[in-house]
Amino acid sequence: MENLSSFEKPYNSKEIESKIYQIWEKSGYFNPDNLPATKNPEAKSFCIMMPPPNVTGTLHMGHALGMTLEDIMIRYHRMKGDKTLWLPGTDHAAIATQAKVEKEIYKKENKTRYDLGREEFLKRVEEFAKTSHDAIIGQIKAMGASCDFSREAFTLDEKRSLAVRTMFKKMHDDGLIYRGNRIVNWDPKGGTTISDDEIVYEERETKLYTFRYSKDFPIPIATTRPETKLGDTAVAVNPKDKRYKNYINKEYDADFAGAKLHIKIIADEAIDPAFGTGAVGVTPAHSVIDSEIAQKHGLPMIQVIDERARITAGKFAGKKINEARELIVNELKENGLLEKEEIIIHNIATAERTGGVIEPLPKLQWFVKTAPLKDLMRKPVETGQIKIIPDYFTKTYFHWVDNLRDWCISRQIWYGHRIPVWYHESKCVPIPGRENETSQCEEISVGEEKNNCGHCGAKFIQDEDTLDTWFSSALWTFSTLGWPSENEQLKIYHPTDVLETGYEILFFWVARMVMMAGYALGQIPFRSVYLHGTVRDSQGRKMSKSLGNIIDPLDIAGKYGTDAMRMALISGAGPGTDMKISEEKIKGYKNFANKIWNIARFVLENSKNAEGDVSEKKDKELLKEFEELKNNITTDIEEFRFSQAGEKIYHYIWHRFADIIIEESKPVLKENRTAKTSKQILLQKILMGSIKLLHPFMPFITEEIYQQLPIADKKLLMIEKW
RNA sequence: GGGCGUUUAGCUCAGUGGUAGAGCGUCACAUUGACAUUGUGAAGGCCGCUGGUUCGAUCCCAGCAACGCCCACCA
Repeated sequence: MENLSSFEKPYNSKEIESKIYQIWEKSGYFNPDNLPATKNPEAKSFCIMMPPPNVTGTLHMGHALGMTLEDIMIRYHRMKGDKTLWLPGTDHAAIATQAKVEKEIYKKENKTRYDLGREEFLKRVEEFAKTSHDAIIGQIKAMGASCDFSREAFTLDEKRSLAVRTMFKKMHDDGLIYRGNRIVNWDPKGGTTISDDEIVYEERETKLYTFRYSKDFPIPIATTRPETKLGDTAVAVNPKDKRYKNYINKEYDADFAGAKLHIKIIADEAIDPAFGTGAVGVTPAHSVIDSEIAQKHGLPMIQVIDERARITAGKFAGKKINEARELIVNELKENGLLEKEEIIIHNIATAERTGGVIEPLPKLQWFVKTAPLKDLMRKPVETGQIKIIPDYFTKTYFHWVDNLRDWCISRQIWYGHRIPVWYHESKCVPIPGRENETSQCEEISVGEEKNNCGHCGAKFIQDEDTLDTWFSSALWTFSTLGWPSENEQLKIYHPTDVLETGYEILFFWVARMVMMAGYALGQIPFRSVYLHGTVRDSQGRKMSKSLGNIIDPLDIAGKYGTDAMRMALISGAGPGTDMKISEEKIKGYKNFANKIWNIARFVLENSKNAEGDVSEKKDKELLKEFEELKNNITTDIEEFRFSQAGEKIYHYIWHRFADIIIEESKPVLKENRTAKTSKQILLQKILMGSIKLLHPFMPFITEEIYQQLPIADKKLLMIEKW
């Protein structure tokens, strides 16, 4: 009460927010070990692992939305008296971070990573990652996130590296990780392989050429990529196709653009007789499907394109593929071999991070064998052990699991977890890039650093490649809790309770966490998956640099207050649904913050010294009504209806409490009877109750009001009983 | 090509088998107030279209359309 003077008007979010956050941090209550409620051995645990933001820059509105939703759940459970842990962290995001730094260095110094060398380049990336990390942590705090920084993790720190190495070895020992020479997605721009999920398809107009390899070749074929035809070893037709029946199993030699081709005509059910000429030139080295056909029919594989996307065979060897394509087409025209040229709309595969056009190439890489792990991913979702919200995403999830191929996990980039495998330096077993050199001893060391081969004594060197960043992210729910050490933390908090993330990484991340936790711990990683949508601008467009419509969460929070931003983000959008955000909307919630502020001032001023209980019947009814609201909101939060919960408390405070209850109390407060006291107590109670209900949504202003109230035995609103 | 989602007031979105809801915006009036950011009230809807189930459908079912998203190796 004596603090009344500091109840300034209007509400000043900026000053109060940084002050309040410091108080919270100092209290130590972000750490569940310090929570008074959790001293109770009966206390339940509640745990969320923060999806680690990439250290590629700063946080955007999507992060702000996620943080807000997570903080709502965390604050609610903390107030409820659960042993509540929200563990924060960041992701090294291997390829994304490396690509970003490479780009910057090239722009500033006109140098590539190869110019700098591995060591120096990594130093630069780490510097960048550190700066980025620090900025991100600052942002997380500014958003009011009540996470436990004493447990902060990084996907590339020492503990997580141990988890990665351990998992790699375990899976290798179980035959779930293998090295194989297979067609992989090669990104010539990034100079690395990528997984199927990192491919983005782009619709483009492409020319479809119909031609013959040579004059005396009996069957014309169609292709969009004549330059790959230098590596053809067969032509496949449908066995039922009458046109080609007589040719099946015959073999032909052809001179095609300076390459001597030996083509076998084969029959395969997969060929669609209606497309093109109904005959497909099979290029085993440069197409996944062709390599499968080749395997089935025992055809040889001839690589004709290298890692720099240059042709390596025929008379155009050394030319870039686009150039070679033109030259080959010209030659076909000159020789009268080109029968048709038409424009079709075609999906071309590009790399998500670099935009490079994917070149399928045969390469020796590390893979996770997914077939034996599919059940681990499918079952818990099928049985409802893991609940995906909204539930229609389960269908998408199953579809992905069912169609999953082996996961290529090795990358030819430098930033990331180095593959924990050591080979003989003296070329005993195939070494990447030196596949042709072998010797007697085939010892390798997996998961364990060794200087020398225990078998033949030869010197060992480590694999040059690094792991797909999603391999380390997949361990996140338990690597953060100290796995592989079997400790108390892991027992208390795993499985975690909720995974809150954007729907766009359902496959990249969510499914793989289910796989890894199931495999390593025999547990589900989380009980519920809450998927939020994309935050778009007021016109519904995605926010992007090129459109210039990016709203920076820090700017907004500074301008309107973090509380207002949080409310605006979670209102009006359910799970899985994209939402539009505009400054207008945020401004509306800033007004709301001011409204509450003034409600608190009014109540404080008008209920000084009032003690006792509500005595009037009408007031008791109003309290009962409030109880009902509280129950409704509690259910909404428990059932992940955050938007509705937020709107209910908003509506109650403004249009019920302020507009009606307070307005109607004004004449009563002028009287001097028990009715007045009853009303005063009522106002106090509803105010206190309201700021509690609102706290998870708007933590700063509610905490500040709480601190201003004359309460006996005052602590922090953050840990007040829900 | 396969799958998923959305369609309700000018805008953003809730919602229920029984005559349609909120916020913002608009309009009118009031207001120096706990409130620079206030209040009261009003206008505004074939609840995408066509059928079916039902006493009754915005809701359930079928089909269609538009928009959006995801997946896929048609060469």
